[in-house]
Amino acid sequence: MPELPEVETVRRGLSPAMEGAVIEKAAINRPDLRWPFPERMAERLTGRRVTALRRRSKYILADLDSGETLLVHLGMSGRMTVSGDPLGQFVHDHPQAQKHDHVVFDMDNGARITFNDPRRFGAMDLLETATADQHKLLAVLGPEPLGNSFHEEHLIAAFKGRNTPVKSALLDQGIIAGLGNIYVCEALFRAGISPKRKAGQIAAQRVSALVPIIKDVLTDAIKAGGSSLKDFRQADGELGYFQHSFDVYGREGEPCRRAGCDGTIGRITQSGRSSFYCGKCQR
DNA sequence: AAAGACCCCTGTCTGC
DNA sequence: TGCAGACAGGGGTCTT
Repeated sequence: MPELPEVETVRRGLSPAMEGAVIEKAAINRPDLRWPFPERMAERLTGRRVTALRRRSKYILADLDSGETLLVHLGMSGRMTVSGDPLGQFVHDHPQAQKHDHVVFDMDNGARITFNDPRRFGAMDLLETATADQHKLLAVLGPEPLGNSFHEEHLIAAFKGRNTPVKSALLDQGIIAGLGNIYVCEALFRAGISPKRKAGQIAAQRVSALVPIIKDVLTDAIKAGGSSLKDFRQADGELGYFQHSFDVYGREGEPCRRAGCDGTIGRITQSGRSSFYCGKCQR
């Protein structure tokens, strides 16, 4: 589920419950997710105050007052929920433990943070805050798409000479960090570019146009996620899921939404993943 | 070096 | 109702 906008939504939802609070208890209910948990993880977390909650690409980074940073990745099916928050923002009682609740933090403010991940493609690790950027998983990441270092020149240079479909290039986390299958499909639709087109064969002008489109697609999605955060009282405290309508993703066989286009959304498989696009107006 | 196949794991949905 | 198979929003690793 989570791409950059969802992870950012999760971070924003966790922030009031975690930032400045102390982890009183860390329950680690199994030895691993995708990889083994770090050595003595529970002990290294217990009693530590979360000084900041950051995001890099699809990773959530919780800086601790011990000089370590907890890295969290939600994989495909990871979710985090907040319950019992005393600040009045989240009024839920602690729900009954669910299958696949692998990690549970009880904070000193009464909040409980539950990490649930059926498929266990998620990950957690502890790293030194000062050298966090050099962590194996973070060092290979390209620029943040919403940051200043993601700009037209960067994308043009990254695409130059690449013989791979633009769909694959945009999924490459070393080129842009944080895009996933959904928002690549959506961005290519808005740009009118076929996912099959080779990255290196797109005119510089069209590549440039893709940059603000990517930023807009992500910003719009974060905005939608943010508005869902307001509904936590009615919802169940689950972070990262929100109503979102896509132009092409999941719309195989349905009519193209571009004004003046009477095409139909199709689906193809590229590097093992579904690409949704309009073959008529995406060239 | 770049590109593609394969793998990790469970849940859900569809078709028979 | 059961069952098989396809598929799912990620990404590391191995092979060509």
